[in-house]
Amino acid sequence: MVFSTAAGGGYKGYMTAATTRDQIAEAADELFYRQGYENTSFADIAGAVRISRGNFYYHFKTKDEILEAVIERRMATTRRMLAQWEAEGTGPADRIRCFIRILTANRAKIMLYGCPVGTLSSELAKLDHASQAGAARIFALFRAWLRGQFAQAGRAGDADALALHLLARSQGVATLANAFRDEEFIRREVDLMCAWLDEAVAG
Amino acid sequence: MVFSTAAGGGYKGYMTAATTRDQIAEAADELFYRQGYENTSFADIAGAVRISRGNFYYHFKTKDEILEAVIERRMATTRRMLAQWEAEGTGPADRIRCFIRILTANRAKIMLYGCPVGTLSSELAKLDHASQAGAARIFALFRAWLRGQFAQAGRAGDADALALHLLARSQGVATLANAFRDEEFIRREVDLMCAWLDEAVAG
DNA sequence: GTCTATACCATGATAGAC
DNA sequence: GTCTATCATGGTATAGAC
Repeated sequence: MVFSTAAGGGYKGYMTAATTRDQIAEAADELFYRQGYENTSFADIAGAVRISRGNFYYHFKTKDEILEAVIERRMATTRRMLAQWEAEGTGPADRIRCFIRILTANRAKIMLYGCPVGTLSSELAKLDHASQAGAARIFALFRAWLRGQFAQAGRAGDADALALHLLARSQGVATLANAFRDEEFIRREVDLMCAWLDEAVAG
Repeated sequence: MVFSTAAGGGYKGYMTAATTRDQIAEAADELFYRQGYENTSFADIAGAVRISRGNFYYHFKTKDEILEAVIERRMATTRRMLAQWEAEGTGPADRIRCFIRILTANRAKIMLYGCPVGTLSSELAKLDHASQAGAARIFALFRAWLRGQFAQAGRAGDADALALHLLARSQGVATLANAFRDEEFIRREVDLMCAWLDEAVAG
């Protein structure tokens, strides 16, 4: 299973998803982001991976299973991203700026679909879905990482509050940028957040 | 039509919704908030109003029509609320504080379902729904009102930017409070926003 | 204005052939 | 591992009786 590949050929070094299961999770990840969980059907995902709906059930028995796989996938992606920031930045403030700049880097998609973490969490909360806690765990990854950075920057006492504050700021920007499709607004708020950060970890 | 009432009796002074159509819009408003638009079925709404699904179609031909009615309803509710703040507050800063305090006043529902305006806007954006612009119009009501208050408070030059900033802050708080079910976090951020406001309109 | 009856179609999900 | 049926459910929509 691990070494098989739907595309065949054995040479899969350049592929982003080797197994069919991974391809499904990858397609579902993108579709859940663009269309929402409820609004994405098995047929949509199967169509994206170019397999039949029937075959689909060989890999995932229920829609909930796909959601769990997508959340796991997003957690893994997030961990990789945080690790990269950890390596890149020259200090905690510099690393936190990496977080703030996702808004700029992803502005096009954010204006179209909002923040992937925030919108999934909100949707699952309304569905009263068991996996809402899972979505919150992605937020928790960012929270814990930011907390660590603020602590390193000399704000150990209120590091968690600062982390939550910054998370909330970026969430709000994503929601409003999405509602008004306003790119200039994103730039302005990113600058404000960077200024706030300089104040917060001054010295 | 205007003077008729589904409940009959003529004495309807205390009723929140006189006509069946209004009752449907009211029930749909609440259900869309708690469950989301897509996840709310005709049967759900019909059940809440205690009419049959068939009868339902006499009042609204499509789900989109209900959505439009709900958005109109929310715009009207918002206008009333803004007018009340306008009358209550002793000055612009005081009136803006009324806005900030919705987070405190509605904290229980926010932790369960998020912000009604933000979550609807996000959902419609994902559905690529024509009414997404309608949802943004509710945001625009708050934006214009806040802009007016900041202008009165001597910040005419950047009143709109301040209005958007405050809207984004409150949206972010709603999203995170919903994800983590954290009431203390709401209180902390409300205090921060009030402090920020004092800075912004100082003097 | 309100109801019942009914039809349609997309969906999540299953069984079994290849 | 992949496919083609196939099923049951439920959301959507219409017609027509009262």
